[in-house]
Amino acid sequence: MVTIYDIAEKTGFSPTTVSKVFNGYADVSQKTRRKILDTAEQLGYLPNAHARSLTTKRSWTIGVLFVEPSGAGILHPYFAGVIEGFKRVATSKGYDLMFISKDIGGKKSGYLEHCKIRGVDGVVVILPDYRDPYYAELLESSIPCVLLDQESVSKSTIYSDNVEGSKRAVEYLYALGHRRIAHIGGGQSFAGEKRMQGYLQAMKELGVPANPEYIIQGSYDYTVESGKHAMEELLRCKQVPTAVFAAGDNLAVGAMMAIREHGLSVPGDISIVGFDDIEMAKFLTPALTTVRQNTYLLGSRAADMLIYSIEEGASSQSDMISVELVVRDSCRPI
Amino acid sequence: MVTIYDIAEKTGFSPTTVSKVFNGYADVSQKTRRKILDTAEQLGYLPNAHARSLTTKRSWTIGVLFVEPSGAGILHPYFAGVIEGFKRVATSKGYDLMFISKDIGGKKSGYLEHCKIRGVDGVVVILPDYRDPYYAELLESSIPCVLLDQESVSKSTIYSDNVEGSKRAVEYLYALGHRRIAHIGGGQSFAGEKRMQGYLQAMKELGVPANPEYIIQGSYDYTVESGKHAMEELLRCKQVPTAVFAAGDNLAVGAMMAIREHGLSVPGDISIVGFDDIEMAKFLTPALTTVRQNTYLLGSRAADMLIYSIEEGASSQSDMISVELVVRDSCRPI
DNA sequence: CTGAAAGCGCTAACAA
DNA sequence: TTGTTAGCGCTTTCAG
Repeated sequence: MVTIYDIAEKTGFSPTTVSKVFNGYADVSQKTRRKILDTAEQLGYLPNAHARSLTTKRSWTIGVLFVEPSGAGILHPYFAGVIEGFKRVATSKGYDLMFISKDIGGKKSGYLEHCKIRGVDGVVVILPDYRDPYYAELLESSIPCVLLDQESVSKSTIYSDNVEGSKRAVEYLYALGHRRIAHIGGGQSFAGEKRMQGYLQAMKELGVPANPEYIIQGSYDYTVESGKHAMEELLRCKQVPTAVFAAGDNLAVGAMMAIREHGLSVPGDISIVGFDDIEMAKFLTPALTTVRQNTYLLGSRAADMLIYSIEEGASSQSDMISVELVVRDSCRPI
Repeated sequence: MVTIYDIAEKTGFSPTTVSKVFNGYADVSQKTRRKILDTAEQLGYLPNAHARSLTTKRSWTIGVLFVEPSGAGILHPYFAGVIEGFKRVATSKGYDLMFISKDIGGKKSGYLEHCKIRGVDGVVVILPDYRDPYYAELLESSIPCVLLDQESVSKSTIYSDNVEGSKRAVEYLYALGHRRIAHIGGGQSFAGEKRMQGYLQAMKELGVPANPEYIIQGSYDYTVESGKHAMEELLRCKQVPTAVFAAGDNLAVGAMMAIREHGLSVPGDISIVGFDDIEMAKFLTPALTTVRQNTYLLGSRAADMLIYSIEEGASSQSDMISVELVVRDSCRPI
């Protein structure tokens, strides 16, 4: 391995000067700079990130904290979209991403511990279960964080405009003539609660009395299975709803399955609106009408916010990304 | 930050002894060990990974090299599945994962450079485009690597039994009575070529003359669009095939779209078999018959192999994972 | 504009 | 069983 000492020796300058060159200090003459850069190139010099981090207390690493209850892990399309957006901007600003788990060194520990040991500069957290004690520990720490789909006073947060999205969905259904509009909820997650709130609010504003029978909680892991079960329950109502707004596309897919198995059709008998606009949505039959979350933007904004607070030591901010109703074929006027 | 010096001072032992305790050395008395461990706990001591890596030349970090031509990035279901499997075993063995890009410090460089600067212990590479010059550089290096869907003499490799998978698909179609079996290929990727080979081989073994008109190359990024275009071309044949085997589920989805837009039905007029078994496959209408790749297993085996070669300095190995035909509703007997 | 000296937190011989 | 010494590769005062 070639170090700055090798370069120093070869050029006749001191390690200090060599270091300065690589750190862009102005107080090095052009000639010196050139000579050092040239020999560095020639020797194949590459800096050692660990050594650098040790002295500077800066790792240029961002931890990615992601725990997903259903075990789908990184497969979840929401997560994947967010991370992709995050990664692009983080990379362009010089940061690398590292996965943070509860384990480190093969042993149980906790997120905060893991972050500290690895010396990450900040953390992006996507974690639906806000009751995780290890998560609380992280929130109380002084490590810069940005939280997705979460509320917090101490840390930066970012999320989609879930309330507005739900309202759009319900209003759309209403405009189509639907009145018996059911909701399959996203459970006790932040997003699930907001979407529920939007549904309730829209119903109220439209003057449609909310029928408690029409509100079924799906599980907070937004699985297809859970959507199916919820729909089966809805199908048992004496007056079956004519439309259902599901808090997630997976829930909607499950609902569609249940409806079909029940011998009914979408949108013939029941109209469906989902939430997310996962890739699959447009390939379903019928193509799913849904509220699109801009996961890529969510991710890139999250990166901007986190890096800002890392570099400027800025206090927490919070941002909301607007959503969009994507009309396809799963609803019909009645 | 509390260091081993703080613990040494407080307990009256030397930093060396403290270090030994944390590294599980046997030559420390039980009493000493206890005392050190207790004060460590009490002081809230956490090791510093950078300092440790600096001396040991071991980072317990594995680089994840993933470049995806279509720009879907981490969203690609194949990638996500593999990484998920990889991550589980790597984490359990004490390694953390870090994304490796061509850039580092916000500047262009190359994978090898990036890996060296970060001091990763090994790299898992998922990279369809094997002509990337930076990739070649990495292959020639001495960094332990495991390559997915790639062939190599110098590095470990792992892939699905693509040839066998294709054969199963074609044989299935043949058994259903199909003779005009077309293939939408996966382009110039390793997997694409193997799947093509399996198709050709099966046709030959079954005594069905391969019709060159029935072989269309999709693009190597396996996009839905590309599948659609390929199918449109197939639809222009004077004798339209009765079945098509697509080298990827996305290609199959595109093919189904084209068929439908053409006023034909799947499987009524044309039967379709895909490859991958992405999550969406079972929710399509008709549910897609496809060759399932065990991405999770692919990932976990890859991790095993890589870690083995990191820790034992073992030379490269290579493994193949078997695939399975999942019969659903997109084919019919004729 | 350049360099000497000290130190980041940890581990690895080697002695004791 | 424990401790001394040196050093991993880099940056940072501070002095020249």
